Amino acid sequence: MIFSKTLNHWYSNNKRDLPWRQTKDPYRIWLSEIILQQTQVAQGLPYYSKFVHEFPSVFHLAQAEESDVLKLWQGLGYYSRARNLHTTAKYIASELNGVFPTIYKDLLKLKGIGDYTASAIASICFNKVEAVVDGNVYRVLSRYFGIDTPINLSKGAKEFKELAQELIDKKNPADFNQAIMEFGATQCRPQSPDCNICPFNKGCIAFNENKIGELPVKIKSAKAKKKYFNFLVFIDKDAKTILEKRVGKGIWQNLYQFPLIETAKSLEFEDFKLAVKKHSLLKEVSFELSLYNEDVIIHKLSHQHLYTKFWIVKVGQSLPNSIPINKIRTYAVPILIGNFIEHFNFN
DNA sequence: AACGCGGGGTA
DNA sequence: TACCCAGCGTT
Repeated sequence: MIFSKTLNHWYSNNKRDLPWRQTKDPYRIWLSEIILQQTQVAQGLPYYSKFVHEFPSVFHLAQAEESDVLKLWQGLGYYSRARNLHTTAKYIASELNGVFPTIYKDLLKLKGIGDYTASAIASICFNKVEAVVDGNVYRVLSRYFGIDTPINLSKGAKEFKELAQELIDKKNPADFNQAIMEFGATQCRPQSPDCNICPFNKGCIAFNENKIGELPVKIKSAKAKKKYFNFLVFIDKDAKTILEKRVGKGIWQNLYQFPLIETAKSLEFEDFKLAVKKHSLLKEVSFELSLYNEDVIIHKLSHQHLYTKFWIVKVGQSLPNSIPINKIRTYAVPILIGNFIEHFNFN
């Protein structure tokens, strides 16, 4: 009780003015929650505005093409969020007449909605007593109560979920959930939290035992693997190029890229030229090869480091299925490709 | 239970 | 560098 009272007081004095705090419309809350998964508010904010403007209701989103949803999502990462968002919008529009489920159990069935998001929507929109546990909540609770159970093992997930469910303000679950996340985001930060002016510092075990830097405990994930990407930027005699859609498993599903040759290690010009000659598009075709970036571009994902070279391939004839260069900006591409398109002078 | 999945920010 | 972010789906 005292915990939620202190928290509530802090929240009323410190909450940021964010657009999704001005509505209880489940469509907008859902949209904001998907965007904010593993994404900081500052990064997600412009995307939320774009989506609300482009798709004001779940019906607008349901009627869109997936390619348009991905294009709007471009640059935000974790693109399965966008694909699942679209899938669920279509389901809600056509099967549920546009009406969102109001309880945790039913929300959880929707694609892209897991434990956290189901709890967030149920509590914020429908005042259900469902505690959220996100990265902020793990940090706040582990520090205040001095809990060193690893947060990314199922034991920790269970333990913190139960604790949050005990602490939640049963009279105002919506504000409690948002307050504890806001507190973790702006005050009880991962590094250099404001402990000196913290309303919880008297009772905070981590603060009083000097364990702020040790909590929460998290099992380290495996190191990122190195991959060697070579993109073929074709330019044919009609000033057209080739983009391919990424299909199947792996990163950037359903986004577009220049034809890719992945190699086991970084290849120099002559070795790569030999490899390129075998490419299906270049059999019996004369071409002029040049390397765009002298220094390899290292694009870092959380689980892969992509050592990337862009090779310019000029071809004296017309290529099949090629697209005008002035159209490539309409395709959804990974930011690695988008940055290249922005900087390369195609003329 | 473990792993794959983006891109940007902070210290 | 290393870590983190209003996590989820697949295996």
